[in-house]
Amino acid sequence: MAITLKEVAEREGVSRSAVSRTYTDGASVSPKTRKKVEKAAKELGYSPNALASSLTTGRTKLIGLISNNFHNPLFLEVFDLFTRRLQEKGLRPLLVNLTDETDPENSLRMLKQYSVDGVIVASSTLLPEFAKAFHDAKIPVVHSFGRFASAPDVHVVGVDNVECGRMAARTLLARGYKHIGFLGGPKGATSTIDRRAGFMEVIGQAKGIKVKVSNAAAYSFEAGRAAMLKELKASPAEAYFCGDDVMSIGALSAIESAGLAAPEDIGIIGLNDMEMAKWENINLTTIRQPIKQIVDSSVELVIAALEDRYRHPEARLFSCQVMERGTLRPL
Amino acid sequence: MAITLKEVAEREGVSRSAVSRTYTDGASVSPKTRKKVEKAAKELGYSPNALASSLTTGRTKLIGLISNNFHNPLFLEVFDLFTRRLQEKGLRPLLVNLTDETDPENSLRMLKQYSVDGVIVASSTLLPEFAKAFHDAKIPVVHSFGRFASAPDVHVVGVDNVECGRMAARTLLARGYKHIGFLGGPKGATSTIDRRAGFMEVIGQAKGIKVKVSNAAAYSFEAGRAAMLKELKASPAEAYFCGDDVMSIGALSAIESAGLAAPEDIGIIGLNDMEMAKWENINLTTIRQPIKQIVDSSVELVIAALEDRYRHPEARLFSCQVMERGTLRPL
DNA sequence: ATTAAGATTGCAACCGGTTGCAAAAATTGT
DNA sequence: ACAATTTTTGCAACCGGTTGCAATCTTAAT
Repeated sequence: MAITLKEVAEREGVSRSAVSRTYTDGASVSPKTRKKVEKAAKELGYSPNALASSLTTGRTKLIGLISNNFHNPLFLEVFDLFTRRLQEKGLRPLLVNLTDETDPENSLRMLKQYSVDGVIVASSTLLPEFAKAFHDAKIPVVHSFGRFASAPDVHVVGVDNVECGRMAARTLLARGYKHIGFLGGPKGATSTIDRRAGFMEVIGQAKGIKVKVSNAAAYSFEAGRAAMLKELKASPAEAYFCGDDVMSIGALSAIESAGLAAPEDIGIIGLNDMEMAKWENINLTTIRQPIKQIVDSSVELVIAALEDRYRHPEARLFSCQVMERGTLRPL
Repeated sequence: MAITLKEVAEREGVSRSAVSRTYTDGASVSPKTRKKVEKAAKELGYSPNALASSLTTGRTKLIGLISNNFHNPLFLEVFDLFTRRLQEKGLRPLLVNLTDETDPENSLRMLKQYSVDGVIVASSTLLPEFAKAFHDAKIPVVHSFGRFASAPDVHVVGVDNVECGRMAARTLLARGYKHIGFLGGPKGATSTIDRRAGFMEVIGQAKGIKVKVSNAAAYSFEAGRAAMLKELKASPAEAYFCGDDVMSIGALSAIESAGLAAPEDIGIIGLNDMEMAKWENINLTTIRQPIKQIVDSSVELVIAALEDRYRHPEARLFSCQVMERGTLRPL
């Protein structure tokens, strides 16, 4: 096996404590012994066992990163940001793939076994109850991209989906569209429900606007395409707010297949502003979620929750922004 | 903190060993005490601390999953497959993001500190030396999507990139293209070098074929687009083999911007067959890497390497396959 | 009932560290 | 040079488990 504390200690004739203290900051070691220890450690190739030390310190620096969004390209960006940020903060992400499973039971047990210091749930489709299970188990948890609640049960960081819905509606109205479509993601997803509520609220206040609402089966290309193909058969609206960017791209593909074009025949506005949205051949007008800020803030919040386990649940909201590109008629 | 062995033991008046053995398979416990222990554990909400047990067993069931491909949508699929497969096998992925870093030093130290049982390096651009560092540190390692070598230093699972290059060349020749382009990924990447070698080998054996070679700065949309725009300025070839699918999509976008079309004006064949390639508005002809098999095989191999640390380094190669779609003129 | 074999159990040492405490060493002040 | 402080050090117990071993308990066989 690997080199241990003891071997380093023996080699230099110091106590094990001396070696341990060399690697614990704030501990009292004379510069002289520290030097000796470091030399020996280098020669032997010693590095302290983080897991063993976690036994006594009660900290593993392990963070469970749970997601069920392994098919949405946005989440590759999200994982990239999370892993980097956590690394910068000296934390290690233990990744949990929740696809095909919405019950916290298993992941909870597993993450308990590995004594993670905290958990980040990165998902726009999981219910708040999921994150709550960790909270109830006294594991600090942050729900990232989760549903906004003014009195949240757990820490949540994300955008106000209701406001996103309003923003989308206002954007479409401002461009003079009179017949408007809400093409939502899966019916049960909290994000869909909230965006729809905001969207309908604004539309309801406008005069003489016709709305139609439908839902795609998933936040995916295929589902977006299928839903739009169906729309195109019945009398389609002039412009649609689509559940997210991937769905939007699916919808655009459907429009193109039908020999139509955006924004000339049908306008599309998406949501997320994932990298692909600005690809020149897609050039999707969309509502941008500030994912970097959401990620950074989530990490910051989970660290704060680590330090104060009784910190009161907090919701952090970031505002979104319309990214003007080429799939909506100009103002 | 959490409930421990001792508390369960005391509650039922049995020894700590009894409790421990209840959760160790193959250990000798009478059904009677097992029942008692399980009941008490349930009531107390006890679950064994995997990290503490790793101290004595020497196994953490932690697998370091290292990658620097956090911008290639293919790798979201790869991470999805890896996390699921590892979970199925009772292993936990500790994710390491290597972006902006090619030195194994840091990740090696960190993964040693967390006593990972093994490491999977998932990258088509890292050099074999990277994985070798883990091998040298006596940590079982598999380089997934790594460079093929007939006498590899470390376990490697992937495709034969030289053969992929040949396949691409043959495909283009079979379709009667006479002026052919190799639009590779970054010059230094082993995958680029190998594919180019195979490609040129086949082209070299054909008569009367004109070739031009260039490289994009990265396996990315922007780089692919930029490279193709440059091609279009000088006399472009009739068809290109692009470094990968993302680059291909970038190239297609460049072609479209120039008012041209694929396959009518310029043919494109990509590599990977990521999900997006079959989106109807992309419909990219490409060479498919069997990523599921590569992932499954990598996991299987890392497990085998765990069990026999002196297992001889092994290369596992999977064959690729041309996926006929719409960006190459028909046969 | 007696005994040998097998199954179950608890003790105690150990895994690789950390840490409170008291002793030892170094530093300061006079 | 001496006492009073402050720093540094090692001891030993502990973190939450595992495991070899010897003792005890069951079971089966005679």
